[in-house]
Amino acid sequence: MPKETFINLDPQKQARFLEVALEEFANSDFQTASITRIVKELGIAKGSVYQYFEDKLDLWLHLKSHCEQVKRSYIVSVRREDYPDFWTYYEAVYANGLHFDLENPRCSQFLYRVGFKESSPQVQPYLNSWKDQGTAMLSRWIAAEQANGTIRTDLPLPILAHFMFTMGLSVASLMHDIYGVDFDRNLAEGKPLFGLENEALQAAVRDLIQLLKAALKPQAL
Amino acid sequence: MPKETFINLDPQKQARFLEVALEEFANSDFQTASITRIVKELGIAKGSVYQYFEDKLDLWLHLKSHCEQVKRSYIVSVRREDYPDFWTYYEAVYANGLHFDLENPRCSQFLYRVGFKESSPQVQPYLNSWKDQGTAMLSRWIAAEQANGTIRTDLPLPILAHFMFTMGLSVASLMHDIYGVDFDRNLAEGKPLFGLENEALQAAVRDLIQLLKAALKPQAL
Amino acid sequence: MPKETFINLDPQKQARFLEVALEEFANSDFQTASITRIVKELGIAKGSVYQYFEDKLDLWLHLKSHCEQVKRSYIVSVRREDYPDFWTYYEAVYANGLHFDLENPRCSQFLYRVGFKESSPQVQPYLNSWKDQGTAMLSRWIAAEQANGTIRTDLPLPILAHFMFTMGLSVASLMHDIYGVDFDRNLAEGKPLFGLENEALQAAVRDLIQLLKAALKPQAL
Amino acid sequence: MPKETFINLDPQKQARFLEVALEEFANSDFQTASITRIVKELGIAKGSVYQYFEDKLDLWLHLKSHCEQVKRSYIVSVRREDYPDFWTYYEAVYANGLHFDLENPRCSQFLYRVGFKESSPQVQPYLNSWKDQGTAMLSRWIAAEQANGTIRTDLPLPILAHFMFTMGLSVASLMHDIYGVDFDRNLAEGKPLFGLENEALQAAVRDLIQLLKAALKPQAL
DNA sequence: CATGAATGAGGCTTCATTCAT
DNA sequence: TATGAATGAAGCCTCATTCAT
Repeated sequence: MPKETFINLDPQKQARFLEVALEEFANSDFQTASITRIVKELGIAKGSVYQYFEDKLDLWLHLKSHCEQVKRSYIVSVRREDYPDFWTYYEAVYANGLHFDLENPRCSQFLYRVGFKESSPQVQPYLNSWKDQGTAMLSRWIAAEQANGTIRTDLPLPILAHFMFTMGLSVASLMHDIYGVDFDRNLAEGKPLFGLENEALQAAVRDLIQLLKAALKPQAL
Repeated sequence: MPKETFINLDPQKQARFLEVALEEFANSDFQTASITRIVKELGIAKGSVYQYFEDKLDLWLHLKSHCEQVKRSYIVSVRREDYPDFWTYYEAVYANGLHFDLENPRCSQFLYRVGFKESSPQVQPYLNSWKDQGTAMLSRWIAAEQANGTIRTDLPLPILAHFMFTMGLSVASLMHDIYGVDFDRNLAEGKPLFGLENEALQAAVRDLIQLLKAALKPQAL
Repeated sequence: MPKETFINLDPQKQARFLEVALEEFANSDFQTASITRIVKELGIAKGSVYQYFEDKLDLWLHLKSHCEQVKRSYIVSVRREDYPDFWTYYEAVYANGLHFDLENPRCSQFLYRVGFKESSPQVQPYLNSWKDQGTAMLSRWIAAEQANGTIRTDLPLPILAHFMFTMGLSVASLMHDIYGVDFDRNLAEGKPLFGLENEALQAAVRDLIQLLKAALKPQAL
Repeated sequence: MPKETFINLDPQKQARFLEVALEEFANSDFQTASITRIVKELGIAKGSVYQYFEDKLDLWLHLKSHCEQVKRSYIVSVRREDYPDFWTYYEAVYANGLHFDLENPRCSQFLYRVGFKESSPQVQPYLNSWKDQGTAMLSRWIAAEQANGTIRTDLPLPILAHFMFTMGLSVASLMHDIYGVDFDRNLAEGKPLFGLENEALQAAVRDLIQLLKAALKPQAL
């Protein structure tokens, strides 16, 4: 938890701090991420970081909960009952996830790292919850749809959930690899992330959904 | 590139060196991996490392090419022409990949890290080639199958390739997460990695192939 | 010297400040004692300390003179002329010293530290005066008693003074080590430091006086 | 425990290291003592210290056991059975203690600090054993003499032991305060610590023993 | 070839002190 | 008068790398 000093901080400074810290922790291991680099980039004294946070781990934990909250704000805005069927709903979830990724590339990158790339022992106790939660939630969704007869039941549920989770995660890297979306540059060049690419993104999402749908729908004998 | 000193080394020592070094670099960032820990574990002098390799990066590069070669040896052993159709072929490729993962958990873990988790600036120039190669190869396969009419053509090729690549990669983590295969423990307890689990593994591979197949086959209108 | 700001401070705040600061400096080296901990404990702003005192050294000096004054107030209350002979007088001095130690454990601890345990270069110039004063005063007493024929003259005066001073100082640690008096706990549990232990303390003082007396009285041939 | 690196070190370097480290830890709290100052004084790299010792605490522990061993070597050289009576024996013990103090002023100062002045929490678990051992040993001696009728029995044994221990400890400070023995200067100016002062020291020891003897002998009614 | 002591840059963290509000 | 954010020096410790033996 940040100290009061950070909470009371001028919002602009606070935001700038988070931005730079997030960049550092998004690009590096917990171990490798460097407070020194952060303060150098910010042009502040090293001591200041410790006015704001207990220690490096405290900072990391705050970044984590910050990003999770941002992501949550995206997720909760999509509600199952607003969609006629599961797949249109799920398409919206994907698209929303993409919005999150594109509008908060650092957050996205950081969370991905937390979920999959992090191996520093210091943060071990705080990992994984995200991945587990994700597959748990998907399992519930899938089970519900199986009850409706819209998802196949001839394969183990965990495999289906794993499958969907993996594909969902890969969307951002898909964008990056295939469509060459350069999150950073977009962000740096002034924010209107959507525009040119939007169409392509929507199309890509639709395409992936097509794949998922085909994979998961009840199979004819 | 290793120095001659390493090449000329007693093969047993050489193997032990690689084993320990691999373990270290499989478990940690390039930055975080520690030469100190390696020599401590090996019980050799620190200077020896620098008799064998130029520096940390040189060691890393050797590990990378070593693991890639090991992996390649698995892959090339499966030949398209030995299988009646693409999917049985691909199932064999998967299974082979799993064999590689299970018999060389450190290699597998290291390559996974190199491909997805590594972000230390020192190795930045050497990343990614693997991922690119993988999708390129898959693209070629898929295109061939599309020509045969066994894979759908209504979605962009890169998306299909990405899809397959991602799913292929996730097999190991699937094993780990769902079937609770504990590579490390298996390894520690004396190597017969296959046995009890084998059935389950084969089943999981078959299940994933089912998913892929359903997703990728030409869709009826 | 405290600044006016401290002098003008609400007496209650002032007392609380001294109490906490004393606790810190009683438990630690000058160097190790931490202004940060003091303000944290007090719940005041760090800047306040520098409104009250020039710097850490200034605070330390004030604590020192404060404790010395408290101690002096105990000492001067025992007057030679109120006692029939030197040893009953000295017993009263001892007992008074013990009262001081027990009623002002922090002061006592701090002064002991200042006199014997402190070695931070910053305070070096201000040390020792207390010890010197003590032995000087004792030397005067002893000389007077020697004139009366009640203290031996066959040993050098400085040795006798040193002997008495050392023994006097050790009373508190004797209490602590042998009688297990836990100053801090007594203090924490509500102050009635005297009571059960009082008898034992008086006895211990009497015993030590017996030793001193036997040691110092003129020796028969 | 020092690492092998230190044990294998050139004896001259090793000695010089111990000398400087001991000086630092003799003059300061564990907390306050500075590795930085040590390496600056030695003109070696900071990292070297950590080639020799695990950490600051490890270094401190080695210094402690080193000094204790040095001191032990002095103590065991005086054997009770070589002396006709307790007091001549004890005089020899004192004198020997003084020899130790004078020939190893740093050791002596360090041990004194460890026994009485140290309050850093890091070393708390390792303190006190010395003081306790000392009084325990004295208690045994005293009890034996009481059985012989040479030491008074009208006062509690712990008080007698405490008394002797305290006086024994004070010998060095007595030398310093009263005879102005400047350990450091003697040491710096070329080692023959004994010579001029020797007579005075012997006399002082004899005087103190006189005091102890008078204090402790069975008292006439 | 192997050794292992030496190096010094760099990392995290603490702390007294300053100063604008 | 009080506040508390900002500072930067200094402390401990780790690590890759060098080099004389």
